[in-house]
Amino acid sequence: MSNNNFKPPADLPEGREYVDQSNFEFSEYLIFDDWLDEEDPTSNASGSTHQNPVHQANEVSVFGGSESHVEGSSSKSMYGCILLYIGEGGNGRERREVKERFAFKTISEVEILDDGFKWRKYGKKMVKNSPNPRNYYRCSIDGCPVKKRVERDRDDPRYVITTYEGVHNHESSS
DNA sequence: CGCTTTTGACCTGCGC
DNA sequence: GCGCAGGTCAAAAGCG
Repeated sequence: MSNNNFKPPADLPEGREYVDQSNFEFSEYLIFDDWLDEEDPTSNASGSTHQNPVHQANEVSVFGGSESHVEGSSSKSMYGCILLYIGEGGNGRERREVKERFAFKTISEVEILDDGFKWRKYGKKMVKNSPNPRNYYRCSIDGCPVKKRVERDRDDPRYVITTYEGVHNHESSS
């Protein structure tokens, strides 16, 4: 199923649109500080432990679109999707090899969003700050290093938080 | 029959 | 050094 509007995040940079980050609220849940290990946390006022992760991300993109993902007869609309894009260094200069990682929140009843790739689940874990489990998936294409993790938003279970890591080394196959 | 899911165990990094 | 939390492995079961 590849005739939907939603592309894998790796394809995103062209269509993305910069938005005023102050328009969004993120729960601390979305703070993936390990992504930004080269950002200097000491340059911030100390005590700002709840720093908005959007400020840490290089860019923020928003999808408006709908997604033609259909399960049975009911189509799940996909909108209000907020994407954090963490790619190369924030100075427009490559600092070092950084794995591409994306996280986005999606209003969805289902956690398995068809993004055109085939995924194999390899783990499930209860996480400390959430009543919801986190699921770990790996791209099932042999040799493809891409992983993703999926979990429900602690504060608003209507949202699904999906994190991609890595870049597919093959075409989307479905 | 081959591939995926499930699930507990294991490994590792980090904070105290 | 220890314990906790997150991430991964792998054997067994399930499914098409």
